Amino acid sequence: MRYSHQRELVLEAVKSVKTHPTADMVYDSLHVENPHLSLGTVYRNLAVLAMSGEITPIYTGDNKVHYDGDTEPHCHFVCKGCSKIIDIFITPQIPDEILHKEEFKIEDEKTIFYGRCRECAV
Amino acid sequence: MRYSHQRELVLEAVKSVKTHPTADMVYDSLHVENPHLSLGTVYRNLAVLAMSGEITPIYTGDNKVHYDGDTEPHCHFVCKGCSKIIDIFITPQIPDEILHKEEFKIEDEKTIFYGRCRECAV
DNA sequence: ACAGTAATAGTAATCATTACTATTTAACAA
DNA sequence: TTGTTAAATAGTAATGATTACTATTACTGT
Repeated sequence: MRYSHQRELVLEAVKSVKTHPTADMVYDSLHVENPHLSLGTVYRNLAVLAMSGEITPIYTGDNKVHYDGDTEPHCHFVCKGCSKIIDIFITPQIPDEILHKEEFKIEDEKTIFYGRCRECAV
Repeated sequence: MRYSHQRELVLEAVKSVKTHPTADMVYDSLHVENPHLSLGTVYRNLAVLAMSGEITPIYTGDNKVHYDGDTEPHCHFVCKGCSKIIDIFITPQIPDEILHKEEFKIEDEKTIFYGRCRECAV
């Protein structure tokens, strides 16, 4: 993988915020200062960075892929009201009988909690 | 919510399999016997059934919503090789300090494990 | 500086999903 | 049983996120 200025921009854009942005949000945040940056470049670099483990994709169910710049294993909370994503720094324990199953080998784990944040409480 | 034959077909199609099908897969499985069934109807009913809690959506990251006819709380394993989804009947324990946070109230939880199944082992 | 090739910009295409509208049909009452 | 009403459907068009394509640009090693 060769260095590119655009990839550095994308990586920094994801790492510098706690908002778990989508490709579109990353593009918007960078486009003002970098008018020639292409949306396709943002998509490709997010995919490349996720593949290399520098950022983590989050699939909340809103039909858009969000990215987390914090690669420490942790969970997420998604508000059903405002769709805000909040980090939850716990790592669920996986029972040994699951980890050592013959049927499959677990390499990774994603947990998402759904509910309502304080502002959106019913 | 009013009864409809199409909704019953869709519900039965999801409940009768362990494959966690997408809208497209449900449509394909029903279309032969029900040539007038519309894809939009399948989408709408899957959404309605998910909303009413009769089926559960799964967001694996493959850009398609899968559905699970088993609504008992459990986790899923997704194979990075063949994309197969396997049920894992465990329910991760959520620590009390997370459940009783002021910041948000958790109502639901989804855990997905990623790895390789026996057939796709490297 | 030069060559080779990966990466980009800009645009077009794809694919899952949603929206729209005329028609059908479940459900309820006369 | 028939009529009424509104919810649901079929079929098609539109949307929106993402990917593909191609000529051009720009890293990186010589």
